[in-house]
Amino acid sequence: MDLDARKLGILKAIIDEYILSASPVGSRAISKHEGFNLSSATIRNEMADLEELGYLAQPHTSAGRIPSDKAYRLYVDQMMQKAALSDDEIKIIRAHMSEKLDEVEAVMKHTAQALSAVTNYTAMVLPPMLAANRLRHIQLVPLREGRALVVVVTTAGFARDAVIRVPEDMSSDELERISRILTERFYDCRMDHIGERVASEMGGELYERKAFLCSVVEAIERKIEPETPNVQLSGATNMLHYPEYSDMNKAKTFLAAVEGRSMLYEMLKRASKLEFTITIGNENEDEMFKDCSIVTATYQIGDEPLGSFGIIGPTRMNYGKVMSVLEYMRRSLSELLSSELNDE
Amino acid sequence: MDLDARKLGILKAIIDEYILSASPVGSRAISKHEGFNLSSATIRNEMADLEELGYLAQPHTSAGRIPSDKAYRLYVDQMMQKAALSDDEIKIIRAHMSEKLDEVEAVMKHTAQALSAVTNYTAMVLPPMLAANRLRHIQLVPLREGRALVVVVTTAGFARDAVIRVPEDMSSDELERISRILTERFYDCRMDHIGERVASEMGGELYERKAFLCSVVEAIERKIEPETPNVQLSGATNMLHYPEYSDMNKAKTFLAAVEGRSMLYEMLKRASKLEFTITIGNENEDEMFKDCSIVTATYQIGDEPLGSFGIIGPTRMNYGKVMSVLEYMRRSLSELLSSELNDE
DNA sequence: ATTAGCACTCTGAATTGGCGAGTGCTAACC
DNA sequence: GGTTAGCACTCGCCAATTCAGAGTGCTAAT
Repeated sequence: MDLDARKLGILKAIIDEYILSASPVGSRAISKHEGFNLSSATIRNEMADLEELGYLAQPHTSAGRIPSDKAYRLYVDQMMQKAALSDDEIKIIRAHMSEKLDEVEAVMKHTAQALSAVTNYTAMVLPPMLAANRLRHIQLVPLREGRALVVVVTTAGFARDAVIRVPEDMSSDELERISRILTERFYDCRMDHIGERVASEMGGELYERKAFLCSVVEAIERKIEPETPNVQLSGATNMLHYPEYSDMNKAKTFLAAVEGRSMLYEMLKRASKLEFTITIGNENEDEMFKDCSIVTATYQIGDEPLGSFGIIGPTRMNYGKVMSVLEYMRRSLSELLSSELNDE
Repeated sequence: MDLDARKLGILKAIIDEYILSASPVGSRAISKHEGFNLSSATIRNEMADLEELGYLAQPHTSAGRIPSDKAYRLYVDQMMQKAALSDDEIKIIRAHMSEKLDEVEAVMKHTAQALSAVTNYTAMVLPPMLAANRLRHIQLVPLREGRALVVVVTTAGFARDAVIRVPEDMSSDELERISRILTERFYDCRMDHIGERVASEMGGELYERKAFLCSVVEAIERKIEPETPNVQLSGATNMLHYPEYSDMNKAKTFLAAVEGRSMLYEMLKRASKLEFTITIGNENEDEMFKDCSIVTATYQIGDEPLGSFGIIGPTRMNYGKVMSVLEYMRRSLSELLSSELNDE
């Protein structure tokens, strides 16, 4: 059931054309395509075959053919050529990323913006998951009556904070003391191991403050994997430019789904196990995205994957371009995060 | 040029009706309205007068009338009655706000969600501006070669961080020492005064580190008023439900404008000088929002205004409801922030 | 001052009739 | 046998047309 060279060529031509035009492509268009010297009738025969094999579909008799998800899968796996980024595109990315970025949140936001600006699709970025980071500092800062702010800082320069309760009898000196002890004791400990370590090392001078320490640790653990999905989103409205979403209801459901973030969060989390993923149309589990394709990549510090980001577009997206952009971004984001944040 | 009681009554009836139906209201509908015992012909005469006075407009001959911005202004100033919140609505708000909120960002996000969920319009929230907060703690945490993270914590429990450069010859002990000195020296100093204070008190033991301290202060100052507008947005897609935005292009421009955040940021900043603002249609400076109304309120800790939030909807919005919601939210948000963050 | 009546206007929805793009099939061609 | 020209047919799309309904303004009567 695999295709001969000619069928492949025709299929590729159809897909390329459809990606550009978004409207069913007919036999005539392909027969005029450079390279083939075949009449439209011949192409028609081939197209009928391709349709039988499930690679093409017809919206209705007497329309051209459009590629099926199966066709896109084949295209992505075997015939797509990555499109190198143009100078202009690189300039766009640079413009977004070269601003003064002294905070991780800002980096994430600008990454999303750069991605959506350069691809014209919808971009999403999952901020770093701190699990694999190592602790650098813990600070307890007393606030008003019975409250304090826990601040944790990790090796890579990420800070998280949370308000916690403090026993009434605890002085601010003692909070300072505890901060110092915790920092010392757990310096360079993986963030996701702090919980167990604290549990096992609760003895000694810390024992009497057990309950309090537990609440501190719990607060920290909540921050490792943000429960409030903090996914950065950009260019959701780009989708409205594409004829696929000229139907108001489709547009509405798409935007609503995306605004909720939580689906994106799940997808990105799942995807952060693999360097790249491409999910086409029906391969998506969410009903919502059955006619979208989603391409993701991970970024990392050293070898440790930190988080991921991706592009959502119509199945008819420009896969070649998108892949190149993600590759480029993966590299620059990883560099940016491991070597330095732009403080100048 | 002021209106007699009957004209006022008719105008109010028209506005109330139009707010519900979004379609031009005709004389017949009003004449049937309870309270008036007038025939449609009489109403027509009055409507013609109201039109001449600029309170009504006709989309075209032989359509009903729709209220002008001027009419809404009158409505809001003189005839609107605030609609008390229903139990259901209060429940919705509670549901959003009662989650575990141990971080200011999360509070802001949930506030926006609650607002948009309960009003069905678009909600925006400007996170606290730290200018009026007082410093509680400064911590410099060494990261890799030549970098450190500055963390500042304010009285109200807000934390901000930024990556900065550190002179190569500075030890981590010295960073710790400087943290302690800075915290001590500027404890309880208004955030927006730190700059000048540092400039004037640079003498003594800190003098030799002048350049470094300047960069620390600069980083802190950048965080007081976030340049990356960090406005929380929720329910942008709610607008698509309203017939005003059934036109794709209108919807597109609205969503794009709103996604950019920066306009919202400006508006909210401007609005944060007043407890409440209502801006109707053409009163908006931005071309983009000429057929929206925007209602805002501020929240505060004690008497100090911290930030603001608001609702964007069609000019035909339910002003009474929106005002009540904002009042309610203003109170609960101010309480939440001044007394405690929900850590349980 | 109010109202009934009427002619007039305008929109929006439904219907219709080409036009054009594209197909599938058949018969001829190399 | 693979390829192609030719042709009848299908179907969506667009523009033009029609028609009902809602609403108006005006006038004359109450």
